[in-house]
Amino acid sequence: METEYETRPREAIARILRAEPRFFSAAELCARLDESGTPVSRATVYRTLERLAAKGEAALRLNDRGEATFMSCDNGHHHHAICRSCGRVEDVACGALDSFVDRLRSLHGFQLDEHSLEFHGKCRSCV
Amino acid sequence: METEYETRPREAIARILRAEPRFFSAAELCARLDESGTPVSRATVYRTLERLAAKGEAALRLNDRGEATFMSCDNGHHHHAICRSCGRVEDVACGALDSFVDRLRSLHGFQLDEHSLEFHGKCRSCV
DNA sequence: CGGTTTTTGAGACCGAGTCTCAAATCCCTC
DNA sequence: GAGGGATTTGAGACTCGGTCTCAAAAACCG
Repeated sequence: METEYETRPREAIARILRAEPRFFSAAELCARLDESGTPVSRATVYRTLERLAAKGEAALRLNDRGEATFMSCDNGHHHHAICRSCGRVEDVACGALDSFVDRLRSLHGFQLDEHSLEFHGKCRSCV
Repeated sequence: METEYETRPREAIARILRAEPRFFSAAELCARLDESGTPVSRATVYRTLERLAAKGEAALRLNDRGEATFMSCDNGHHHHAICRSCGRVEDVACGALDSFVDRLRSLHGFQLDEHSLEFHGKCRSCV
């Protein structure tokens, strides 16, 4: 019981996510899937994304309109630097944060929970 | 033309916001307003919050369910350290970030847009 | 192929947020 | 404090992202 099947919808979604290092909304994925000739229902898109996120194979983030977006993501713990211009996401190692975390604690008595940091700006190619 | 009136709904909302340094959702404000005997319609709550945000007198943020939340905010540019436990918000001066911003640029070629940073963790009294 | 389990899709449903427009409020003047 | 023009409000319809349901379809296994 509780076995997992490999299905066409799941593979089609994974393929799209793996192709680009950026966040996709469910609506965006549905549109892409329609175009690519393998339409998938909204319900299934949401279910699949939720499943990937639970397994740690996708990162979830809410965009500035409050919509859930997802990105393929297989490494360990890290943060995201998101380009405002092209949407490209670059991973930021935790080490880069250490001195800042120290200051936050000594200046503000604030103990940072490192699992929720996200940075916005311009990437190499968009500066 | 285009004058601004001071009305009871607006004053009631401002009063609630000013009383605590944390973010309130529109639903939360509606409930508080009902309790306090000056009920205000959802439409008006949203309009008032939008107006405050536009004038820079309130900060907008989306919570983890994608709902818009608002907090009274009258200082200049700064970031927020938000306590996961009590919701209390502490302002973080930009200076604390300088060395981190440098590293982000040299290591990742990423130019941080400093206007969108937000930190989560535990505040002094909740650690 | 046949049977069992998992997955899918269509569409109903939910809830946050927006929009509309007539009625109420504000404020200025007399 | 009454009159009147400009602004604001409230009730409720509406939109849209996301969830839920359940019968039908697909995946797997012998």
